Amino acid sequence: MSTTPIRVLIADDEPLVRSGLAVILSAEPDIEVVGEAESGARAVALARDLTPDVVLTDVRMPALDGIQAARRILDTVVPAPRVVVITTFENDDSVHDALLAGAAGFLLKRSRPEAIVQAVRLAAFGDTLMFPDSVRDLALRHRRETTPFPHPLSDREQEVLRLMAAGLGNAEIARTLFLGAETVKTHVANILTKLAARNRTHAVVIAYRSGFVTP
Amino acid sequence: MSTTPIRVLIADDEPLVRSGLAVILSAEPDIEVVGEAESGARAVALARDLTPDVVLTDVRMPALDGIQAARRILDTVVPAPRVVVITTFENDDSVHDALLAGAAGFLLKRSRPEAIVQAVRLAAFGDTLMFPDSVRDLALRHRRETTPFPHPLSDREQEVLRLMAAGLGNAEIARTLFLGAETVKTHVANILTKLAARNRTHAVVIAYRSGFVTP
DNA sequence: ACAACCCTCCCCCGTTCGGGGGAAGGTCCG
DNA sequence: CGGACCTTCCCCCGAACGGGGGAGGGTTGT
Repeated sequence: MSTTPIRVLIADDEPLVRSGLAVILSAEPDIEVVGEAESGARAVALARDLTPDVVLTDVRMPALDGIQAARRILDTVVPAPRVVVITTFENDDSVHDALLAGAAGFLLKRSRPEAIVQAVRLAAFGDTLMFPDSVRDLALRHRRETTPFPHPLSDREQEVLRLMAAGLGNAEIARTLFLGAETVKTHVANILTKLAARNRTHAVVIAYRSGFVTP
Repeated sequence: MSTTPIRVLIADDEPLVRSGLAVILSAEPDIEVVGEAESGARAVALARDLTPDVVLTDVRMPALDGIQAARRILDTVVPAPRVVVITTFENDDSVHDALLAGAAGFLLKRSRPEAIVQAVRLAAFGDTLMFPDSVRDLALRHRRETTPFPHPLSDREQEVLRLMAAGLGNAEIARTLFLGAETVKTHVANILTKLAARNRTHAVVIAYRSGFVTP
């Protein structure tokens, strides 16, 4: 199996991480780093040109995040490479999405270098999933309270929710958006229904927890 | 100036980042990486043993975060090394704390490798601060809404606020804490006054923003 | 053209908030 | 002991909230 090394494309917006990954992987005789991308869009383009065996991509990247990039790569590149998604965050919600997108593996950056190397090899040889324990739990625990927004909010409703999350009352929201107080009430009522919130405070909590608004 | 290289200690909980930093820094002829620590506690211990010129430490680490580690290193290690703090997050609140702790610099991980090298050199030669622009703004914008709690809340009030932040109404809070509804009203009123909040939702927002409750 | 939304505003009405008092018991500290 | 503070509970009352309902005009897509 030493005839053809595993050709790997690295995608991460942090030069530091790209360097780190490149060094670790290049040190292996059976692995060859054929390219580095600093954005999702670039990863897709490079994947088309280089047709690597494995794409190792970060979740968070500018111009197409890792998940979207993975999806597009798997849809458009032939022969399709194996995509391994890597992330910094233990509590990253994207584990599930990554797998749905067809990723072959999911890694934490805190993984030991050997684990990363091993994940690339496993992915290249068609083995299915490489889960650091902490992440595997997440895949299950996920979907639980996560469901960011069961029913999607309309534009106007999102505006209203944002103001609610700033602590404004209905009258203040009405003045801010140049609306009638009645209209705001309607929006708030719809928001509460869509989010299955008990009251406006609970709705705001959901907005925070889902990342819709940031502390 | 080629007589004595700059001796650097790297502290980061991610092996990947440590490798990346080590590679980048070791490539410079005037810089020598003398050690790596994977936790704050270890960084302190190694700093004492190795007396490096510069300690490059991540903010988030197990067993003593980067800030606390920096403080302890600067307090106990002689001769005191220059501490450069590095972080992943643009919106990290710890910039200010890091500088108060006596850090010589603050970097983002997304910085270009040359910037990191340069920061280490600047720190080693006693120059003061190295700020990526995005972080400098933070240092100023900081302190603004940060003030966690103007008046400290009593234990009971904190309990009530926590339940408020879960979206519970006064009656529900009363049942949960085995209190009269009137009592809860009193606590809520006091909380609103102490936090200078306009209403309960605003109080919850303040609780989130201050980190009193986490999304 | 029609359904399916979204946005806007209106009514009623019961519940909850929120601000203003007061008062009792407790601890803790000077 | 006498404040200062926390905790518990009580009153009143106006304002805000939240759940129903309906209605008209807009866009989008089938």
